[in-house]
This record gives sequence, structure tokens and C-alpha cells, in this order.
Amino acid sequence: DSHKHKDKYKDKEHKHKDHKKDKEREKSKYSNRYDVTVIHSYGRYIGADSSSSDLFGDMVQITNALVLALCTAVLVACVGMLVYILPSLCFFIPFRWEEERYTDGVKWKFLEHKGPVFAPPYEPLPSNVKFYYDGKHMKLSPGAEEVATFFAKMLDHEYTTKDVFRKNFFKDWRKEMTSEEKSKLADLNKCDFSEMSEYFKAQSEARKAMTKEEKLKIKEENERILQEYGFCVMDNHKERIANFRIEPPGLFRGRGDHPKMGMLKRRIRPEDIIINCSKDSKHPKPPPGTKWKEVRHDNKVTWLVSWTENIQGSIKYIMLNPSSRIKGEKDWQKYEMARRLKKCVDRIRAQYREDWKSKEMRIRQRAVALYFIDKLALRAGNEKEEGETADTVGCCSLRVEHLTLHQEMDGQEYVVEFDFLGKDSIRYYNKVPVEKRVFKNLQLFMEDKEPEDDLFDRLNTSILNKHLQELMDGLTAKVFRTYNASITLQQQLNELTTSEDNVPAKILSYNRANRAVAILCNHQRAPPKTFEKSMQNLQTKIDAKKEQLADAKRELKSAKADAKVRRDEKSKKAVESKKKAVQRIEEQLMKLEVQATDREENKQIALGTSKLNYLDPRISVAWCKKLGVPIEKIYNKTQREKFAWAIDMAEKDYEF
DNA sequence: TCACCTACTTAGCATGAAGCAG
DNA sequence: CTGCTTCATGCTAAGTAGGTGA
Repeated sequence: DSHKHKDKYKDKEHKHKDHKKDKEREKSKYSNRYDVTVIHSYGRYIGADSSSSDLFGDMVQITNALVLALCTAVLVACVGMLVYILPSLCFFIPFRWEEERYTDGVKWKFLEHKGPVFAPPYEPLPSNVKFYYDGKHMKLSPGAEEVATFFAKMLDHEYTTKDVFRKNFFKDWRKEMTSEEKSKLADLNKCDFSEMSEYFKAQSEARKAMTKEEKLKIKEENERILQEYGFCVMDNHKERIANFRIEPPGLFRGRGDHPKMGMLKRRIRPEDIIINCSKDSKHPKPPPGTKWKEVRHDNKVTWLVSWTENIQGSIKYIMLNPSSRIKGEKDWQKYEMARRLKKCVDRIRAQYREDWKSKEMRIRQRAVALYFIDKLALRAGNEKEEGETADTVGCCSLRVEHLTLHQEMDGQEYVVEFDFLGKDSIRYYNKVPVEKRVFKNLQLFMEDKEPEDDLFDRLNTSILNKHLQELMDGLTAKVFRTYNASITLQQQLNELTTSEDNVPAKILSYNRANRAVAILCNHQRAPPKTFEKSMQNLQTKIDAKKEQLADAKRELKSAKADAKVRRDEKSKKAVESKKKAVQRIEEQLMKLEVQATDREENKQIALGTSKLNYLDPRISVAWCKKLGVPIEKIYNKTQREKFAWAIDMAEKDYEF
């Protein structure tokens, strides 16, 4: 606690300094606003493994060289002091950033951007593209025609045949019709969109067949828009915006069995848009002749633009790219939270095991749910409004019908069979042996209930998270997923990789470790449409390579024989080069075989989600450094940008 | 406690660009 | 250079979680 006090004392000092710096910033803001580095070092922001984060963070922001030099001197002194008390401080440091730099949830001090890019206006169809009703040509009003084209574009998709989709679509389409159209067009089945559909197909073909110059022109135009609208300035940093384009109108297609599929997603106009930026910034201008719904200056949030979507009535946002400071820091904090859980997970596990025996039903339910979340990495499972979305569940919203209890199964005792649709209507199917106590509790929870009744009728995510909050500050259900994913990766990497392996073998091991996590988190994908074919192609390549290897070996043999007879330099050299050739081909073959294994094992599993959202990147960075694997083999360009902070700060001995 | 609202992360898929063999 | 495959990226839906006020 005394350290905490010291820390706070320091904070005050820093704030005072900050104030001066603010003034400096104020002065230089207009002249220097764009004169800032895009790439910033997270090592500095977040601290050389979490010390002195804010101090250095400020340093980056100051463009004035003199101030910078002065600060450096002060900082060196401060860092010296910090290092002295560092060991005991470590626990607090991850959260110092928020506490010190921006108190009370302030997310930024300055924010300037150009606003969103709107969807291009509707271009009416050429008059030769006709729509037919009941076999007769009918010219549609522009409003009705636009919505009709949305349907026409989807004609090849299976869901345009679904009843719900067609019903929702037709209902919303009618709203856009003139009264004349409304009275004529009574039956969707009599509508013929095929000419429209053909027209769009032809257009997409034409796009593909464009000349290089035309394609280049489009690319340049996109680049121009990106440069103009794709960046903002947040606290003296030019940052990339994630989604600066407004979602175009179209037909809503939810995932799974969605009750609202086929509804019209309406066009967003400037009048729907709320702009968020700082007061002292140059405000984005609405398109000529239009107005924003509102311009606000809320620095307690991170979004730049928002609007309300008409399908669910939810709010959509324009926010920054994952490479931005604000997202990177949040990401880092997420993993620090998971690491804190690592320190007390044993205690928490002991606690919930104890709670299985509680005399209170709500505590038993809470404990069993937490056990599932921990052991199976299930999602929390918030309640959902019935009929508004697809029927999916998470842990707390599991129903009796989603699990089957087996006293004994395949030689194992107390097996629970899970079968339910989770997020994105992805099926979770798993047979898990559980402890007897859990099994007995489940029997109790399911007693006298209908299949559609809640399994945990005395529990919801809010209750669970309140309990977790008491066990560890800041703990919520989703932290378990992050924790278990990351710890699994680390363990698997330790188990699977050896430094003697070559790089392709190491990468296979990495992917296998990654795969173990993806399986744990149930990250599935539809097998790629071209999967079988691409497997075959790979096999053909392998066969060819094998033949090539046999040839090379034969040649080596004869070269050896030749060298034995001749005993001259030239033939010796020939043997050497043949040897090298064999080696090279062996390596190539092995690479191909590894690739085939990897791909086969990956058929229905998506690695990207866990890599991007659950695995502490510092584990991967450290692994790469330790085993001499180039980071590019693990992370592509985007991923390296997102994880710049980790690449910067993790050393080879980093431990999650 | 509940309904509702807001802000933010996590998710799979379609598309288009890049890469590669022939 | 072409045509095909593979991969990265964009898109946006669908979650989590916390707040508010009745």
C-alpha cells in the first residue's frame, strides 16, 4: 500500500508536468498536427515491459525538440527511481496507464477527422434491363427498382428461396413502392428478376475484364479516398480508421436461422450521422446541402462517427484500426488481465469446486457454470430477446435440451453431451467427462424441467460477473477464454517444438498449437469450396517431387562412382553439387508434406480468430525469437501492425 | 430486478489482390 | 503473360459487459 501511495504522489507531479506539456501542445497543434510519426513504439507507450509507460508516452507526443531534451533528463531520473521500486509495483503497472494518463475514462484530448464516406447513390438500370411481373414487362419507380436490384443480386443464394427471407423482403419492398406498384405487385413468386440478375453478372464480368489502366485508375481513386478519409488525428498521432465507409443499403442477411433475414437495410444519410470529434478540431463537413444529425465532443468514448441501424435498432460505429494506440493499449490490457487471472486461477478453481457443495442452489449453479466456462472455454451467454435474433446460446443461457447426461459412455463415467448453437449459429458439439459432483448437480438442475427451460434458472451473466468481480478485480467471464487460450498456446508450444527442428517443422508445430486453441474455442469454418481439389494438387506436387528426388539420388550415385574412378577435382565437385541437389529436394519434399498435413488438419478449423483475439501475441513473438523463426512466418503484415506493441516489447524469455 | 441503451470486442464469410505454375 | 489458386482484407453481424433509471 505504501508503494501505492508513493505512486499516487508521483502521479500528481506528472499531472502538473502534463499541464505544461498541454500548453506546448496547444501551441503547436495547428502547425504540427500532421507532422507526426504514424508508427509509434509501443515499447514506449506501454513501457519497457510495463514500466514508466505514461512518461514515455508523452514523450512521443511532443514535437518540440527542446522540451523533449529537457523531459528526457527528468525522465531518466524518474525511471531510475521507478526501477528501484519496480518489483513491488508490477502488479499495479498494467493499469497505471488508464489511471494516470487519462483519469475518469477520458480516451483522448484531441480528435480530428473528415467524417465518413457515404455509399454511392443509386444508379438506375438502363432501360433495356427489364423487370417482369406475371410475364408482363413493368417499369419500376426508382425507389422500388433499387430494392428490387438488391434481391436480384442475391438470386443465386440459397436464402432467397427461404420463406422467411422472401416474406420479410416482400414486406419491406412494398413499403418502397408507389401505390400503383403496390396494387399491381401482389405476389413475389410472379416477379421475374432474371434480366436484372443477368445484367449484374455481366457487369461483374466486365469489371474483371477491364484493362490494366482502368484497374489502376480505380485503385488510385481508392487510394485517394483512403488518404483523405482513412485517417484521423488523435492526440497528435495520425491513426488509421478501421471502417470509414458507411455500410451501403441492401438486404439484411443474419447468420443462421435469423427471423429478420431479407429485411431492407436502409440507406444511411448525413442526417442519420452523429459526428464525434474534439471541440477545437476542424469539424468534418456534411455533403453539400445536407446536415449531420449531431456533432458532439465526447472524449469518454473512442468512436468518430455513429448511426442507428434499422434492423435491430442498434448503434453502429466508426472506430480506429487495431494498429492504433487506443486499440493496442486496450488489447494489451486484456492480456494483462488474463495474466492476472493466471496468478489466482487456482484459488478460483478451488472456490468453485467448494461451491458445488453449497446448500444454495444459485451458488451451485454459478459454480457449475463457471466450471464450464473455465474448462470448456464457453462464452458467457447473455440473454437475448426472443424472435429478434437467431436462437443461439452461451453458458448462462443453456437450456435443458442442449445437454444430455450419460451415467456411462464409451467406458467413461459421468459424460455430458453438449449440442447447441453458439455465436454465429456455429454448432458446439462435445462429449465431456465431468466430475461426479458436477454430474449430480446437473441432474438436480434438470429435474422436473421441460427441454426448453433454462438449465441455470437462478443465474445470468450479470450475477456471474458480479461474483467474478469479487474474486478478482476486473474479472469477467470472457477473461477465462482469453486466459485458457493463451495458456494453452504457451503449453502446446513448449510441448511441441524443439530447437533442432527446421523452420517448416517449427511452423507446423506452431500451427498445431494454434489449432489446439481454435478447437478449444470452437472456431470453425466451412471447408473451403476448393478444398478437395487443392489437396489433390498438393499430392500431385508431392508425387512429382518424390520422383525428382529419386532421380537426383540416382545421379548422385553415378557421380560418386564416377569420382571413384577418375579421382580428379572436377568429379569431386560434381559429387558435392549433386549432394546439395539431393538435400535441397529433400527439404522441398518435406516442406510440401508438412504443408499437406497442416492443410488437412485445418480443413474445418479457423485459426485466424484465436490468433487475432485470444492469443497473447507476446507468446508468439517470444517463441519466434527463441527458436529463430522470422515473425513474418507467423504474422502477416496486418497482424504485425496490430501486434506492433508486442513485437516491440516481448523478449525471448517472455512468459505469459 | 428488469428493460433498455451504449460501447466495445469477437466472428465467419465473400471478395478481390497477390502469387504462382505453365 | 495468363489463368488458376491462395491469401489477405473488408465487411458487418453477433457477441460481451457495464450503465441507467423506473
